[in-house]
Parts: sequence; C-alpha cells; structure tokens
Amino acid sequence: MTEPRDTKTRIMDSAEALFAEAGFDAVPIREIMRRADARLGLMSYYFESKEALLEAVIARRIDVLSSERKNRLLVFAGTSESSIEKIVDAFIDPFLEMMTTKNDGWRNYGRLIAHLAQSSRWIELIHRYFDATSELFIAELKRICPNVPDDKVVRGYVCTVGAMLHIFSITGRMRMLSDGKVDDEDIAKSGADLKTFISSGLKGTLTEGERRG
Amino acid sequence: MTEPRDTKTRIMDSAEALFAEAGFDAVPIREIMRRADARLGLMSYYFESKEALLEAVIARRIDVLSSERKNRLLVFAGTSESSIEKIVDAFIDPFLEMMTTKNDGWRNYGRLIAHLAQSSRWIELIHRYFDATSELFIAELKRICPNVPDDKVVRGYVCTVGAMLHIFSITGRMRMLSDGKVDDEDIAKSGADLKTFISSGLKGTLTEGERRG
DNA sequence: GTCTATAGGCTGATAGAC
DNA sequence: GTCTATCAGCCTATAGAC
Repeated sequence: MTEPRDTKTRIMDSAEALFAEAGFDAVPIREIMRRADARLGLMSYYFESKEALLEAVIARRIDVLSSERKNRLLVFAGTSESSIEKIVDAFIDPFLEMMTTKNDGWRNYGRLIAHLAQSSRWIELIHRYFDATSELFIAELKRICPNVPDDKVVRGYVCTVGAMLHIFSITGRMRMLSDGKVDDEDIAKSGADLKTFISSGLKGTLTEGERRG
Repeated sequence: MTEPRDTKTRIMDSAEALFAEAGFDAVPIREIMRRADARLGLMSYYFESKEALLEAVIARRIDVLSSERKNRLLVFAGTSESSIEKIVDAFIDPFLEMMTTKNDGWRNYGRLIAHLAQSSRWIELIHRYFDATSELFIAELKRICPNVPDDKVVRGYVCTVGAMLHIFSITGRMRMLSDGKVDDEDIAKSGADLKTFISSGLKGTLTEGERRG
C-alpha cells in the first residue's frame, strides 16, 4: 500500500508530530529521532540545524496547500460571481479537506502552524511561507468591498486566521467545555461551523463596503 | 508615584513579559532573573519550580479579570435585555480595557494566554483558571439561543476565543500584511473590529435559535 | 531575603569509523 | 547513509553562607 518512508521523511514526520503536540522548544532532537527510529547524528546529516528542520517541515506542504487555495480562489476572483462565502470556502476548505482526508501529517501540520502563528518568535517564518497567498485573499476581499478601509480588511483577515487556527489546534478544550460531548478531533464538523462563523464575521466587519444585493 | 515593586513581583513581571514574547520553554530562568534584577536562587525561594512560576503568573490576574467579566455579564444575563452584542462586550471589553489602559503587564498577560491556549500541553492550566467564567458565557448564549444545538454554541465560543487571542497576541503580522500601515500594537482599534467580527460570527453560527426581533 | 557556588543531567551539534 | 562516541555549554534546582 503505502511505500516505506525514507529516513529523511520519517524525521520530518516525527518532528511535525512532536512540534505540533508540545511546541518547538519543548522537543529535544533525541526524541524526534527516537520516534523516527533513527540515530541522533542523522538529523545533522539531513538538516543544518533543529531550526532548519522546522523550516523544512513547514516548507514541505506549503506548495500543495497554497496552490490549491489559489486555484479555488481564481475560479471566481475578479468576477461578479465573487462573494465572501466563496472566498472563505477557497481559503478554509483545502486545509480542512487535507486535515480530514489525508494521513495524520496534515493534521499535525495544522496544529503546528497554530503554534507558530501565535508567536512573535516565529511570525517571520509564517510570513515568508504563507503571506503571498494571504495577500491574494486580502486583495479579493478589498475588491468586493471597495468602500471599506484597508485596515478593516486586514483585521478581518487576522480574526479569520485566529478562529481557524484555534479550531485546528485540537487542544481538547471543546471536550472540557462540553462535559465530553464535543470532540475536538472532529475537524469536519467543526469546519462547517467555523466557515459560518468566519463568513458572518467578515460580512459584519466589512459591511460598509458590501456590494448591492 | 508607583511604589517600588518587591522582588517576587519583579520576578513575575519579568516572567510574564518573557513568556509572552518567546514562550515558556524558550526562556531560561537565568534570563527571567536577569530582567528582574535578582539572583538565580531567588526563583526557587519564591516559587516551587519554573512551572509553578508560570502558574503564579496566570493566577495573579485571573480574579480581577474574571470578576469584571462576570459583573458585566450579570447586569443583563437572564433578562430579556440580553443579546449577543452585550455578551460579547462583557467578554471582550474587560480584557481589552486592561490591555490598553493599565501598564504593560496586562498586555503581556494577553499575549501569554494566547500562547498557552493554543497548546495541548497547557490547556489543562487554561481550563482550570478560565473555564468557570467560560461556562457562564456559554450558558447565557445557550439561554438566548434555545433552539441551537449545544455543540454549535461551544464551537462558536472557541472561534470567539481564537479570534480574540490572535488579535491579542500582537505578533506584527498585521504590519507585515499591510506594508507597515496597520499597527498590531493598537489594540484599542483592533478591538472594535474584533467585537464586530465576533458578534456577527456568533449571530451567523447561532442563527437558527435567534429570538424574535 | 538574598547571595554564591555547584550538582547532575540534558542540550544541540560534530567527528570520525564503517 | 548510518552508526557510536563525545564535546562544550546550558539547563533546572538545591545547598549553605551571610
């Protein structure tokens, strides 16, 4: 079925999972290599440093995510068919589908991004890999809300990312808040409510410039 | 003017600021004590461990925040005057006001909570200090939206917290996304858009059970 | 209450055999 | 490409003088 993963891949998978769970600094290289079933020295053979390993983990999945987001946006962007709902779908659905249908890697990737994006220490890394795509979405929001000041659109985008990443972080908080009734792991179900929340939130924030209809 | 802070307070202030900036694991005790202008051994004199210091930092401000939130909620909770906007104001405004009008401590507190709430490693700590209040707000949302399933309300609450904390984390991302035009530090301005985003988002998510009018 | 000194272990990274 | 062995430094936490 799935072909055996080579050593470099196993190291990245292991780092992705452990960084997602505990954060970059809480994870020793030794633990990454133990989970990858490889000896300590091999990290330095494949990656320049622990930080370079983190960057490799981020870089590995960025192209497939960003191009899927971009492709879906470009179906309607710039046309009169565009809408806040469609923009939100194009932004959220690719990540959501990968986290739910693919292997655990994408799930860990989402949780890891949630850590990094909340920290000024790593925000430059997030900026470098994510913000070319961010700017496409912000530009399309601006286009369909031409009378809204730019800073409102940027704040609306940041609220969007915050809500999304907090849902994606899968901490167990929802279970705690619901006496065990809501399952944080059920990203598909959460994703539906998340998209409603974000679409409504953006509409409210960008309401002044909303087009007729 | 402000009386000189005693050593224990200086240690907590220093830890709060450094944890907020880089995260718990990235900050050595030595650096905390250097910033507090105290010697290494004093950390163990005042606190049982580094983790206990973190908990003391969280605990220090929780009562004033939670009671302010609760007091504002109880002005209208349970009455026909209640509304999603008022609930959002009671939840967001106390934190917002403290982050903008008091000293830097509250600002660092908000950024620190943003780190911790995103991590399954610390979520039990967040639960222990925040979720008595969370449950009051969730209960009032449920009350005024009686036909909405409980899990939708919990997910709406988590989206709310995610958007709020991402704005409060002050990473510099908004500046990066706006060619320097939007200032992440301007929490007062961000807070206004944040509240609009959240109120609209909750209304959209909890729409099925919204009361007449 | 505050200090210095240090224990004991773990860290990231590298050297060099195979 | 993978291994073992090890370095030099840093970590949290504590002991004991003042």
